[in-house]
Amino acid sequence: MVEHMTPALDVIFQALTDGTRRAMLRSLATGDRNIGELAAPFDMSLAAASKHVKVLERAGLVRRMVKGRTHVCRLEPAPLAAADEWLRFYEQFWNQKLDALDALLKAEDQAAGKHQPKGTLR
Amino acid sequence: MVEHMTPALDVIFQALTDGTRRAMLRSLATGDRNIGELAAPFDMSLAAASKHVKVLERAGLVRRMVKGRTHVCRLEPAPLAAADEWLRFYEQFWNQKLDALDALLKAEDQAAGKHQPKGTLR
DNA sequence: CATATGCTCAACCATAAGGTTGAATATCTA
DNA sequence: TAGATATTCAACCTTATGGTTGAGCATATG
Repeated sequence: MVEHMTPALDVIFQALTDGTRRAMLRSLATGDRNIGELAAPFDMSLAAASKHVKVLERAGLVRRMVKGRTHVCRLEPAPLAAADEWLRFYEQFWNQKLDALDALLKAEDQAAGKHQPKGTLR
Repeated sequence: MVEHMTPALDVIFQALTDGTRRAMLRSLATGDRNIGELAAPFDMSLAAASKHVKVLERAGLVRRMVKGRTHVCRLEPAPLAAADEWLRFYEQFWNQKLDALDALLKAEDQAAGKHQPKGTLR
């Protein structure tokens, strides 16, 4: 149901690997931006920024509207939900870890350094 | 607080771009696996699988324990929490979108297919 | 109209990614 | 000890990524 025309997880995660692109998404979170505005904070050519935007588009994370000579970009957050959904599966594991750590710290408090607990890893 | 873990996020997301590696993580979610076991489901050399595991290790997602001649791999979920935290920021946006969609569908129900709504983007 | 502006495109370059193969290493087992 | 097993390493190949530059194309603006 979620995986209709949602771009593959591959391209979504791939789009997120680059700090420049993540920063662009942050910028878009506060409003629409054209290519020049997205490129401005970075020391790179407009062509390079244009490529980054194209990667974001391929992942479905950005929609472009050509308006005269400027290309207005808008954040399209839906694919991020797909990535989040994938991650959500592992939530149990890191929660478990944190719970274990929590228990560990409590036990340490009580034992006052007497026994050293075994931990989760053999 | 926002992007202070940037170098880490790069390698974490990068590790997740590959479907093979995501499948390996799934496998590890059900228990420890050695390299051969991780490689088994895939039509690729052991050397290739070994490289994938190394990528997962670099991202901190897997810990390796050499046990005799086998290398036992264990899921290390903590870095996924960092990725999740990054994504969480955008949760508001896709929730917002879903709310809009919800409202749209309700309106459609009432209008009984009279107008076809154009969506939120002009 | 002339020219500045916003952006893409194409060509190119260096490096990274993902795969292969063959050889090397270390460890179990008969 | 000999051989099978588990895995890495090194070299190599192909394609992808991220960047550059220079040219080209619409579209605003004086």
